[in-house]
Amino acid sequence: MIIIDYKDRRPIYEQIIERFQDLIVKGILKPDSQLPSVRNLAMELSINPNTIQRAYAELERQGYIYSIKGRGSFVSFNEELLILKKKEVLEEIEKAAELAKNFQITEEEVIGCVKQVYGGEEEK
Amino acid sequence: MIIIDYKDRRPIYEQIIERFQDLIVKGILKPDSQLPSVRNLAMELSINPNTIQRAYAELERQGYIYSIKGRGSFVSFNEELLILKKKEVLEEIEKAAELAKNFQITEEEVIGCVKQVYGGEEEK
Amino acid sequence: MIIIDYKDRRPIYEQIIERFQDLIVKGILKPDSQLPSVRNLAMELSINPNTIQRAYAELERQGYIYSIKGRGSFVSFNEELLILKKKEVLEEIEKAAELAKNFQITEEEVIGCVKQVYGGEEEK
Amino acid sequence: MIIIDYKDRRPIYEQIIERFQDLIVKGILKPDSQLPSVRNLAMELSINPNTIQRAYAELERQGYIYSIKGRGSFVSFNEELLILKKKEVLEEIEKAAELAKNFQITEEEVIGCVKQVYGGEEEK
DNA sequence: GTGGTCTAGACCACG
DNA sequence: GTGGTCTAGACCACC
Repeated sequence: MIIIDYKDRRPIYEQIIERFQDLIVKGILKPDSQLPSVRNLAMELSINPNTIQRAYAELERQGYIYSIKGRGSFVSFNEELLILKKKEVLEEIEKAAELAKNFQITEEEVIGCVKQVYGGEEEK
Repeated sequence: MIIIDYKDRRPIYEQIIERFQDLIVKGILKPDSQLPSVRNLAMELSINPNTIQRAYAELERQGYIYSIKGRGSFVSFNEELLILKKKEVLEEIEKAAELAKNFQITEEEVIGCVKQVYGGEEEK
Repeated sequence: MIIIDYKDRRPIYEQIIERFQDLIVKGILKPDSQLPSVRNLAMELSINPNTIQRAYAELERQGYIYSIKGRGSFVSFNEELLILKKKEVLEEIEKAAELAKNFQITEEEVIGCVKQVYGGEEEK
Repeated sequence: MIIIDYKDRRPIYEQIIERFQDLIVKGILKPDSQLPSVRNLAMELSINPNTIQRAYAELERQGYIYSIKGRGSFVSFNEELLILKKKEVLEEIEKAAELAKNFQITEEEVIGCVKQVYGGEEEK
């Protein structure tokens, strides 16, 4: 379920966070379903439990999951998060578009590029 | 001319690189004009000369400037580089658009976002 | 494994880069195997860690290795890179040959020189 | 007669040395003919006379020219220098060939490359 | 422990 | 004066 790319420059805990955000936002992990325990996931990925702990803590802080002492961690997804996540993604688009504008790339070129992504191929 | 944002989590040398890229791409710094000397700029920004040195070295590697021992550093921007950089930026747009598609953001929303960047406001 | 020649006029970090390139290209350092840590190698060679750091950073930029904070640096060589490097080397040959031609050195002399390198002796 | 390329990374004095070596070895500057004075050449190229002085000193040390106080500098070319220069160039070929060998480029590829340089086009 | 950034200060080659 | 290399030592983020 979780894949770590050791060649990815980003820290491992960040990769884990993003992966869970993805699974939750897309509804693959249903609300109130249980996440793997810190210890189990750490063993499965053969990484340090501290790293998983850190990822879970951050996910809880962001509202994606909630933890109950002695029971485990659970998905706590709601509509608000989806909107938040969407906003984040749109900000990324905005940032890229501003960069393009700086490089004197025309609006048409940028939109053409976007259309190509949407129109072109089916989701892998 | 150069501003360092200490709240920015990115390294200082990266901020300097980006700032100069901007100035050069936009033509504010003309080709073959001289950049401030490593030491001067370091003093002006009250940071270590090594940090400036590093930024200049990277700018040279990327083809934005050329440096000559005992003479100084100079702008070296040409059309070829612009085309190369344009391609890089468009790839970034593509990546962001794919992300948006994954999160079920509609094509219209993305394009709307791009249009807002272009149409909305004058460059700050 | 790494030897520094202080009589060599080239900077230390460049010597280190070249040495590792050699070890990696020849397959003495296998893909995904770990390099000595920045600090260890610095101590072993009794030079400053910054100098090693610089060498590693450049090797990473060139695609020979990849580094991950908190984990270490690892060999990342692939066929694609080999082809790229080959092309670079052949361009160097070409440049040297053109120089020879300018100095009225005959084709035979140049080819003789090449054959001597290949045929003559086993790799030291 | 002498051209300085400010974008060339090599120091100016080195460019001047190489240029004169070329002119002398190829016989464009005849033995015992006079070189431009340090002062004149410096003015012509609008660079520091010290730089010319340094180039001339090095050329004298290498035996390409001789200077007479109060009279000027003169070409002192002889067969030995030609042989020396040739040897230098062949060493460069050798170095490049060894590099190629390291990168597992076959002898045939290298020789093919050399032949292309010789056979291909007329001297520019 | 690991890699990465930064500072302070030195020395070199070049003009 | 200029850029470039190196050392010594510090701090950070990550594991």
